[in-house]
Amino acid sequence: MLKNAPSTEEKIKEAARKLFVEKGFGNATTRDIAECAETNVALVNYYFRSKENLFQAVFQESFAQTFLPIAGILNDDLPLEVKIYKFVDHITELLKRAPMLPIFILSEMRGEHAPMCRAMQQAGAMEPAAGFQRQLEEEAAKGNIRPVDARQVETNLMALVLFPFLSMNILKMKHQMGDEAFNNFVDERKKIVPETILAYLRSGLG
Amino acid sequence: MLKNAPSTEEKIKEAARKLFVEKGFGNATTRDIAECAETNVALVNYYFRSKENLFQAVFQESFAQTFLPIAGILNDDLPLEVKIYKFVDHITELLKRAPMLPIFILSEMRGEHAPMCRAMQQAGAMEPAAGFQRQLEEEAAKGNIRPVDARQVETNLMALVLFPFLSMNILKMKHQMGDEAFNNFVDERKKIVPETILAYLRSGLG
DNA sequence: GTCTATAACGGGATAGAC
DNA sequence: GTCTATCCCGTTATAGAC
Repeated sequence: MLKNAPSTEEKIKEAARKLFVEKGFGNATTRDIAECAETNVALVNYYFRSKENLFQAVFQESFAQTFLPIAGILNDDLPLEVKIYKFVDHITELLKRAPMLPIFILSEMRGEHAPMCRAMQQAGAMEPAAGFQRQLEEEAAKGNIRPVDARQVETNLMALVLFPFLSMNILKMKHQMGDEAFNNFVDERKKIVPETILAYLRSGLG
Repeated sequence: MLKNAPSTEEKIKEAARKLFVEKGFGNATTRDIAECAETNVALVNYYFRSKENLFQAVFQESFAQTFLPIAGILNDDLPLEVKIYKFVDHITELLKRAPMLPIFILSEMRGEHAPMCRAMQQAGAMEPAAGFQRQLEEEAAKGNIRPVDARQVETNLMALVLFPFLSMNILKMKHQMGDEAFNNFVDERKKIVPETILAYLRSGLG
């Protein structure tokens, strides 16, 4: 039986994922979630003790799903240029499948939600990318790139890859794009973003 | 009387601005807002007919406050390099004073909220920056920069400037920054971001 | 484990006195 | 314009039968 029918608990979590990510904690109701999972509110509270609890579970998974790959690739043992292309390509593909994850995570982290902080630290994605920083220092020492602040470069990479998804609705309206046009738009960025990052790193080098 | 005491209506709007921006529509209550404005719920509904209505007013102002300057500067009549530096500097300073505006706007635009769309179009900030596009085409024709898609360049500029504010809480945690350190971090970007954009535009030019 | 029914509460909105 | 009191609904959560 490779394709088990999902358990009730899993159906609830699945529905919660969908609705929390789509509408946020405050705008999604347990009734919505129960209905979407084709059960009732009582079962939601049977499996997860409260709405808050269910939300934590969903948020933590979403956070890990998004930020572990980011930290992972940055600390990979790959040549700088290869790594940057791989980063942009992989994260873009990940987000094409789950385009609302970034806005979900960032919007739920407004105001210092203490519970969120715990979720993040345990995910281990909160350390600055030490491997990436070392790599940038070594390349600068070899004269291959200019000396840079790794935090800023990391921020630039994340910004260029995540922002189109964060602002997806505005982008679609502004440029009259549908889903397909939007996907093409971010696919083009698989070339543009690495070129941008690398052009900066290599600029002003004799 | 240069410094009038704010009217009740203005105090309510002010409180709504603070709480909606901080917590979002679904997590802010009319009672919160009334208390924060030092009045009562009845007056909130007296001046604005409903919570939804009050929210629209706040959102529309916030949207204009953020996106009109962006469109404005991009279509300014300035040399390309000067314009880019001005853009980054001005938007950064604007956001240092209201750092949560971007995440507020983008998070409230998840799911195609019809009312939001109207708010945006009337703000006139939804046209692609035609002046900027023409300028990039002219510069490319002159051989000063490579030929580019203006939408992509505009996206890159916005991404690099807005993203640090969108991810402010994560950045602060990840790099142990307080308010002052964060401000220094974004100030450094006033140099880094234009250099990044310009390095890309000028790369691969014989 | 699953359901129906209901308790307990909070939120948006209004009536009506001042 | 401002306030108190209240209505009414939606929401979370639980009790209890099956």
